[in-house]
Amino acid sequence: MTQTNSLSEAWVAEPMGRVAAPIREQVIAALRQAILDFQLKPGQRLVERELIEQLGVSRTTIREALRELASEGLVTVVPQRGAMVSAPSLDEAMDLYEIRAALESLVVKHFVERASDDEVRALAATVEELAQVSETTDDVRAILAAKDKFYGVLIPGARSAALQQLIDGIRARVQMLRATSLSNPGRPVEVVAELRAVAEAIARRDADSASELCAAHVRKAAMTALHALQETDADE
Amino acid sequence: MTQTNSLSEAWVAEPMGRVAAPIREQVIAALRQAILDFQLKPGQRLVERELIEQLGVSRTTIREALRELASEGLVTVVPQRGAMVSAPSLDEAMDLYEIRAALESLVVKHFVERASDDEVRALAATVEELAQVSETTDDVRAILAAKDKFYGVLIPGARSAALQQLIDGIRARVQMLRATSLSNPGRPVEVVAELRAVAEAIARRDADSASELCAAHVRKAAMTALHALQETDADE
DNA sequence: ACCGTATGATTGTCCGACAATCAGGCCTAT
DNA sequence: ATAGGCCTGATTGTCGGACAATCATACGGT
Repeated sequence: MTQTNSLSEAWVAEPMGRVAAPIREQVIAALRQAILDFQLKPGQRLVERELIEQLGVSRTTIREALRELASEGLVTVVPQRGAMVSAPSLDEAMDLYEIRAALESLVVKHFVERASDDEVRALAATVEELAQVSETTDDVRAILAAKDKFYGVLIPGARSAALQQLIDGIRARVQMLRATSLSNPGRPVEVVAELRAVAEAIARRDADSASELCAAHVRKAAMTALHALQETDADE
Repeated sequence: MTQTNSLSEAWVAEPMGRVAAPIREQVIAALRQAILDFQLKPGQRLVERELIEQLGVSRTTIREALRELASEGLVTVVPQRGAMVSAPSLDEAMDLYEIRAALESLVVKHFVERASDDEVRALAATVEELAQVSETTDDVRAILAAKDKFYGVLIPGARSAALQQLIDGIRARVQMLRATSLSNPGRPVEVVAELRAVAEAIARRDADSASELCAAHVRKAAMTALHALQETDADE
């Protein structure tokens, strides 16, 4: 299997073979994953020639991939100096969380208005699945994956491509902070309760309550994450 | 820049004073302008080789520029088929307007919290300037320019780079609809009244009222634009 | 008239080249 | 010794050409 995607393995020294999907997409996916997994650390420079050697693709492809990631906000390019992994400041992180709250409120409102009963049930199911996971493990990664399933039902159910695109971008940019937030003991339990409340409001087709509960959830996650970050900064 | 390319005759004549933005940026700006001015019409295919000839730059540059514009939503690329000028459907346009309402609400809230008194006064001044313009001319282009000045004060005053980036993207994507909306007789007068109300609420530092008024303004603009568009579709 | 194929157009990707720019060390003059 | 300027290496920005893969369409045989 020459073209196993480097997702689960170390991202280094894994030349990618030619599979059906455009190579550029694979490069983008690999770099995105590496950034979100902290294999590429915030602030680290991304030198084109190094990426060429490690990924085994041409400079053209690398450059297009880097620009794509830049438009997603995951990397920052400074003219004449190249790209580096974005390192959002506290202020920027807070901004991102507020934007996320506003957009996810809108998503929830649209979900209430547009989603089928099946989708509503599926959403409730993901919450219960999340509850199961958060009771049986402390693995932040597993909990994050379960939460992503929730959003995997919620966001498409809102039937808005633009909204989906924007939220995906924002969520990627705060991914690191999400992990920090959920590492806080007791936080997963609260998360389950908050999401359950959102799902119930949705089941009642109560758009206003649901979107407000969702916004409150995001804001609370923000507080937790930022608080933890400030302590980290103070320690080091 | 090493060779004689002719993005515009003007800057070729410039001896050497300007350090010059990267050519890619000039290409992006030129294409963006052409799209927003309808020189490139929605749905029109953007063939790389034609752009090369018309702009006098290499394919590398063109491709990077197209991907940038794609990430802004102004062009749509379908794999193996190339890029075309985006042509948002009615549903998509409505989505964009709702997102814009949510984000601009947030901008106004932040403006109230963060902008200086000088900025508040400058904002009010742009509204009065807009009132002047809309009374003395029917030129939609001039009115749009005046409105852009309003946003030119409002958005930076919110002190959020992420928010600014997102709103710029959304606003570009509905630019065509904005023109349609303002062409509606009587609409400019209403716009002035609505923005005046927003500015006054901001002057009172009443964040909740201001953001709600702003959202209402965007929603009303959406109604006007979409209504006009539906008629257009019905006529033709 | 139907269907498969030849053909052309266009994109995706690679390669190599060179100027422009930036960072840092080195050298000189005061 | 220090300030300032120069040289050099590393890296990006842009160019041109090349080729396979893929899509669109016209063509030809049946």
